[in-house]
Amino acid sequence: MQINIMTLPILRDFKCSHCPIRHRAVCAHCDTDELQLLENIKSYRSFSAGESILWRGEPLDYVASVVTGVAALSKTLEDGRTQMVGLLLPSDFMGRPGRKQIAFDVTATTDVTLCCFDRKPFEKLVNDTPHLTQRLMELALDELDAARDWMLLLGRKTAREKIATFIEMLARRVHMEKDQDSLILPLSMTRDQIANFLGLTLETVSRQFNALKKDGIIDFSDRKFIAVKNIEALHAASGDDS
Amino acid sequence: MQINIMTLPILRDFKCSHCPIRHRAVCAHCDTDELQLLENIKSYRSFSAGESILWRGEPLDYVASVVTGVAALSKTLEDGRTQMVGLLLPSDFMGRPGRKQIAFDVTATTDVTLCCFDRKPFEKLVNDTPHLTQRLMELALDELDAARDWMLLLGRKTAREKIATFIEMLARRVHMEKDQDSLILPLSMTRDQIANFLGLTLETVSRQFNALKKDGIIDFSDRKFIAVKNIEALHAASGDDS
DNA sequence: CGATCAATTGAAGAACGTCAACGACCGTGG
DNA sequence: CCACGGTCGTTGACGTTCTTCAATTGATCG
Repeated sequence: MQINIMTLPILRDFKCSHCPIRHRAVCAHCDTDELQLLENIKSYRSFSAGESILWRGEPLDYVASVVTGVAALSKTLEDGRTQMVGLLLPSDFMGRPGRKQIAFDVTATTDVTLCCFDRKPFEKLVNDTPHLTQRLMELALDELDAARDWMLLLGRKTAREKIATFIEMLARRVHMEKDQDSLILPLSMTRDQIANFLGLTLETVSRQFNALKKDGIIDFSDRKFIAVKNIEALHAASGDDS
Repeated sequence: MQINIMTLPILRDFKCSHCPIRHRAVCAHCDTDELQLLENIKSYRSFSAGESILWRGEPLDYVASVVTGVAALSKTLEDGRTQMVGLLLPSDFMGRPGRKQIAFDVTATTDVTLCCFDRKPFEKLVNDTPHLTQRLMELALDELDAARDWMLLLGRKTAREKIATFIEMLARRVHMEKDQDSLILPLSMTRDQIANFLGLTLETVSRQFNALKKDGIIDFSDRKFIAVKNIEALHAASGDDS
């Protein structure tokens, strides 16, 4: 039996100053001195796709920034119904100072690398560093905006609109290639994960994907990629204005 | 024609130190000196029930704390479907430093009194006052937690569970009287507002309210109050665990 | 090449929305 | 004081959307 090396804590030897999320993560506003203080207490951790990062209610020993990959936050009802309540992309922050546990599960959707800070020293640092507090607030407010858009989607959009909105969101924030007249998007989630994200069943997700395909708005054959053939029609199908 | 006096800006002459939300609002962590700085730039504004406080995209000249009453945040799709995305109760904060407009409408659900700060001086004060930034962050994170619970409700709960969850939430945080064996809750929202809050139609809200009444879990005759007869059964109907 | 998991497809049903009518309540003005 | 209009709530009949259940196909990986 082979141990998956990705699940083991890994200490990478790269400097904060060369970090890919240096200017967007919690450390964005920090100056060189402040960065050094963070550097002293950071460590890296990796998780492979599908692995659980943290269970609801589990003691939260560290807080972290996502460096690479995608993690999902989800909540579950007692009978097993599950709803994703957030996606953590690179530079997003996990955990909050002053709270010892979180109210949802965190799972690695793709392989994930986290930049971790032990909670206690981090909290102390936050109290002494307005730049950190300020950035944490900005990140929380951005997440709040995203959460509110998602509430509109969950409460009022049709299945077709949900799927169109989802694909449009991918098109906006996932790095994408342009192939002739269509945008190629990597799709790291299964139908089941997408369903949990959109408040649907996996069958409905599959049907709506294929409906958009039949309408010539998107195309796919591979499981890992989808092509957006008509971005205007996609937007029109999302139900959003402008 | 009579001008509604509640719609006019009113300057109340009470000190921050005697404010009913002194220990929960954005100023919670402020010391006496910091409080004085806030006092210098604050002013009160009142809105009567149903009145719009701020439209989406409108320039945001001030930020504010809710002192009394309830305000609702809502988003609307182009064809008119609307979804409430938050409720502002006393001590909740409206607006965010660094952003000149907001992405949703704010409406007074009941008569509302706001403690307003002009945006520019407030932002300056925030930059110089870690206590304020810290509290703003806490408030944002609390709202984020609430938003995530709401996403689970909107995405995965049945109509009956939504109504039960809603009533249970009222029971927890609205000041309530105990009348014999039942809790009396003031109900300030119409069926339509509740529907927009829960992602339902007003007819479904009405039907589920009456279903819970027929089951002996709640009771009502007056439009303004409901009585919870069986709090355990109500909780069981909410779908939440524990 | 089987074994497994993801995705698709169909058929049937449940839950909720839509449309419409009606009734209760409330403030207003005659 | 009563008549009136408007808003809000209730109720019924019906339709649509999405879920549920089940079977099948397709893809991937030892």
